[in-house]
Amino acid sequence: MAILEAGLDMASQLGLEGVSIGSLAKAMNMSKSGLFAHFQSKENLQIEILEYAARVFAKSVIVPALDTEPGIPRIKALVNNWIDWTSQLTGGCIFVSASADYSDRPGKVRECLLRQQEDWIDCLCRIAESAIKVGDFREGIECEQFAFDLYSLLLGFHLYDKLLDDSETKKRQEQALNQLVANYQ
Amino acid sequence: MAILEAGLDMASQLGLEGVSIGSLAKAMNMSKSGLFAHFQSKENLQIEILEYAARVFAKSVIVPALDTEPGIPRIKALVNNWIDWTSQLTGGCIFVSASADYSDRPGKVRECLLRQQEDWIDCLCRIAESAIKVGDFREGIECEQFAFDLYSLLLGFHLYDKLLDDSETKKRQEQALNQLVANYQ
DNA sequence: GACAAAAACGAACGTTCGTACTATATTGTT
DNA sequence: AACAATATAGTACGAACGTTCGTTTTTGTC
Repeated sequence: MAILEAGLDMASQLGLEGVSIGSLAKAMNMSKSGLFAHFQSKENLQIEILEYAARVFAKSVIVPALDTEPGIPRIKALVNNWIDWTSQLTGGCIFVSASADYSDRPGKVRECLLRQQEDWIDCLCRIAESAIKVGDFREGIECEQFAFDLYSLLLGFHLYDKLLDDSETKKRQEQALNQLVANYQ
Repeated sequence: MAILEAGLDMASQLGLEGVSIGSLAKAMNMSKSGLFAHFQSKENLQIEILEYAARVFAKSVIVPALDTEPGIPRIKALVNNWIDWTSQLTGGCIFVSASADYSDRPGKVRECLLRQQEDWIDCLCRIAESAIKVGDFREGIECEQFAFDLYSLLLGFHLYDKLLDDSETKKRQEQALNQLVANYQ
């Protein structure tokens, strides 16, 4: 849906809470009430934006990574896809900003986000498992730990890339990824 | 100032943008206009909250770490102080959430935050340098890379700790820190 | 072409937002 | 005690907020 696409873009710049029904309606050349009718509350709108974002994320980040041969190539593909994903969004990854915003804001939006992040971490774990299977990672490693390490790396990259104006950020990320992979080989 | 203390607490829960003058005044048992007179705009209020947060951060995270013997003990002290800092704040580290919120929101608030984050990363670099000096880290390492790696770790911990309900988060962080330190020894 | 369903509309609701005034307390200095 | 400086309060403002309502337009089906 076009509304959700615009909503996602707006949310990436201003945060999920910053997407107002009025401003989103104006961006869509619609009336406030006309847009509101699609969702029945702001909370629903936020959740639908999150779920739309998850669909885009799956299609552009996860699926192409799973099409890549398992092991280290798949991991590097996933990281590159993730970085592409964050640079497509004007203001950065919506899941990163929402995770910070909703860390202490109970409600359905937080619950939805929580489920999504658990799925994402699960995905990272399975990618580590497949790397073990093909022999790129040694047996006995903790996949959950790998997921933590890799996600941390991405979060660090995200902050450096979006806030700081550090020309060496890409190099930092690549070096960290190489070291991370080496630690699990 | 008591207003800034309450403002910091509110900002940690709702984000800097979520601190409204009305709600903060109510929390302080003051009139909106009485509180507003202290700052002359919302932007000033946000900046003063950020600067107040930086003072608290320096006093409770950085200074005690610099009082610890340089090298790995200082690094571990810094990490533990940082974690304590994030658990003091109800909703998490204000710098983390603000970094996500203001990644694409130009203005004085962003500039202030940017300066603070550069200072913080500088601080991490100097701690790496002192670790080289005392022989805990080998010569020739890139301190900037260490800063990236360590800050990433903290960001990962923060997301896991605040959003997910993962009982093994502390373990994950410790293991990642040990690996990180080992990589630079 | 008739008619029901769905979508979009404009207007208004009460509330909160940031900000601008003026006026009243409170405080500190002489 | 007088006075200036500061702090707080009160009131009002236009705008935006999420939401509700009744009405109109568009769409699809028979």
